Parts: sequence; C-alpha cells; structure tokens
Amino acid sequence: MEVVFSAEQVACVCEVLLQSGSMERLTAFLHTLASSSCSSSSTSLEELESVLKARAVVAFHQGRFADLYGLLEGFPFSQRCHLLLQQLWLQAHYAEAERQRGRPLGAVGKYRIRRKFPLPHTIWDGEETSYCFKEKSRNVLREWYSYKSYPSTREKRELSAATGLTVTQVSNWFKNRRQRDRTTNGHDRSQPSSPCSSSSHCCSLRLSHPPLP
DNA sequence: GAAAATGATTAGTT
DNA sequence: AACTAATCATTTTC
Repeated sequence: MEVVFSAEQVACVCEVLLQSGSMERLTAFLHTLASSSCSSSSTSLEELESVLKARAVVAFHQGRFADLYGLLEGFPFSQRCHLLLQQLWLQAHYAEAERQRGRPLGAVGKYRIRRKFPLPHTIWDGEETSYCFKEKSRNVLREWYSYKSYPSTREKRELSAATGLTVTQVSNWFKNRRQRDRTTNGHDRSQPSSPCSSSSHCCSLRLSHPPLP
C-alpha cells in the first residue's frame, strides 16, 4: 500500500529518527522516498534541510563518503545543523586517512587532515579560529588584558558574553596569560609582547570594554 | 617531525 | 573562592 506523506511529515519523521538514532529505520524510510516523488509543490527549505541532513547521516553511516561530501557541499545548511555536520565531515576524512595508512591518527595527524580538507562554507559560519577560539574573541581578551590583567567576577561574566566563551574559559585565559607573562622572565622588565615602546605608558587602547550595568 | 603556542587540568597556597 | 606554578594535551609554526 502506498502512503503519501506531506513534506512536513517527511521532515518530521527524519528528525525523530535522527534524534532516536535508529539508522535502520531511517535508511529504509529514505529509500521509500527516493522512488515515490513526494508531492513537492510546497517543500520549505527547512523541510528540505531535514531530509538532506538525514541523507548525510545515512551516507556517513554506510561509509559512502563521496556522497556525504556532495551532500554537505551542495546545500547551505542552517546554523543549528553545523556542529553535527561538521563532525560528519571531519570523522569521514579521518576515517579515510586512517584507512589509507594502516594506523589511527594522532592529534597532529587529525589537525593536518583538518587543514587539508577545510570545512565547506555550507557547513560553517566562516569565523576564523586559532587555537580553538575565534580570532575575534582572542582580540577582545588581549585588548582587555592590556587594560587590566585581573578582571572581576562581573567583568569575567561580561567578557564571557562578549566573546561567546564560558566564564571558566575566560578565567583560564587570563590565568594562563598572567603566568606566561611572568615566567618568560622571572621579574625582568623586557616587554613580553607589549606594543608600547619601552619609555612610554600605553593608555590609549581602551575600546570595547563591556559596559557595566 | 621537532619545537613553540596555547588551552585545560592538577596540586598546593593565600 | 580565586590565585599560582607546574604540567599535560592539542594546535600551530618551522
């Protein structure tokens, strides 16, 4: 018997099966869709996205990596799918690299795969990161540090909001920065990385401090 | 691949 | 509770 689903129902089934992680049923469901053309007069982008996401997960699960890459590159996915789809992209490339050379990749090997196969723009917001933090966030922290190296609890919360990092990440950053500014020289005054010249106080870079409510 | 940078974690201090 | 110093693990550079 042929049951006809609306586009909305199709998308909903995909989401539920994805959430519950039942690959078998999801695979079977997508297979029935391939043959019977859903009455696609009204398929919203969001509904289409759910189906494409499900196809990507199934392709990964079946080891059809070329299909996976095509799916990920071929549709501008929304922000809320990015994390999951990025994992698929990376895990697939890791797996391919590990199969090619007999042994599993270490941390450095995975980093080199990441560099060799950058995330497609359809899966990524384009924000450059360095050492896992966004470049923008690191600039905010650096600028704040030059003004004050011991932020208060409230200021840490505000920096957290301004950077998108957690409060402990902010605290860790300041702690590490202080430690490293200290121990590169016991208590010497050879400027660590300060942009100021040695004979002048730098008091001109006070921008973008979070407002105090 | 080695080495430097950097974020996170642990143990001990204030 | 937040700090420091030492250390570990990952990221980046050479």
